[in-house]
Amino acid sequence: MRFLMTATGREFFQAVDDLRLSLSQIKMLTLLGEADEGAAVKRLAEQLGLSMPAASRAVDGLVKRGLATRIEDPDDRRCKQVSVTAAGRRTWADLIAKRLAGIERFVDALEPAERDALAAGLAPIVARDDVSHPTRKRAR
Amino acid sequence: MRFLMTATGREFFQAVDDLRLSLSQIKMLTLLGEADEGAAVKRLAEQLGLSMPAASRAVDGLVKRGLATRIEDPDDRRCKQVSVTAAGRRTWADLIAKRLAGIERFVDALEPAERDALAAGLAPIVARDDVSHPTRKRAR
DNA sequence: TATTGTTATACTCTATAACTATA
DNA sequence: TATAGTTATAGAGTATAACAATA
Repeated sequence: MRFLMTATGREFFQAVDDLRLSLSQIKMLTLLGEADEGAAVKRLAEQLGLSMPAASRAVDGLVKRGLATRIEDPDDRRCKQVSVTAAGRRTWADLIAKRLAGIERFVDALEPAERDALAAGLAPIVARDDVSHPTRKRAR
Repeated sequence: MRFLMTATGREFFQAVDDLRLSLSQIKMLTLLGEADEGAAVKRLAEQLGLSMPAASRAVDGLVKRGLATRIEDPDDRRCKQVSVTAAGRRTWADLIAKRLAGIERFVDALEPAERDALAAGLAPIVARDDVSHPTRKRAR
């Protein structure tokens, strides 16, 4: 775990650095990419654990780089709807690929026997219906 | 992996926040904790990917909190030897425990069968003689 | 002259507080 | 009066550049 965290982190952060985006902006991009609809700045701030000003400025940067759009909500003109653009989705996908690359290299470096054993060990967990929240476990 | 990274990260960062230490200072503490002897500021900066001033200031904070000591190298008085103190080692151990707690909770939430399969899958990898650098693989 | 470390300065990202617009 | 968002200001943490001490 420790090795994977540091190894995959290294090139990931390098990529983030190259993009000239802050970590908050990356997280926001992820959040926007997973959401189907535009999100309010307040909601983004809450989900990212940021202050509203920090979220607002992070959005500024994303909009300026063409990775997101910010439009007024017609139903409540105090709110803005922030959405990811196609370019934003592309950028995010590239970053995820960087993360996975590190893990793939690790798996690739294993002996075939080790790799097979690991796959067998992970299979039941991956097959769970609540993979995204494994600690919400079913009755024992 | 993604779940573990975010789940273990949350309480870890909370603990870091409570300690009033920067992330660089935590990394430095880890580095110092693993080293047997005192390290020069330049070496710390290189290993952490920090500039020398940033490393120097990070050391300042650790010394001020009694987590590290900084003494002049008698052989080359340009260099300082930075070492972790007993209190520093204790602080670092507490943080590691926080990290492991998240993973333990995850493993604990698994079905016994899932847990056993995972253990079996990881065993050969853990048994390697180069666990700390798994990508340096032996001849196939 | 080269190297280690520190100080000076500027930039980024953050939060709190003050402000604007809408409800 | 309350809420969403932005702008103003201040505080970390970082890097580059300038400097001091030692080799």
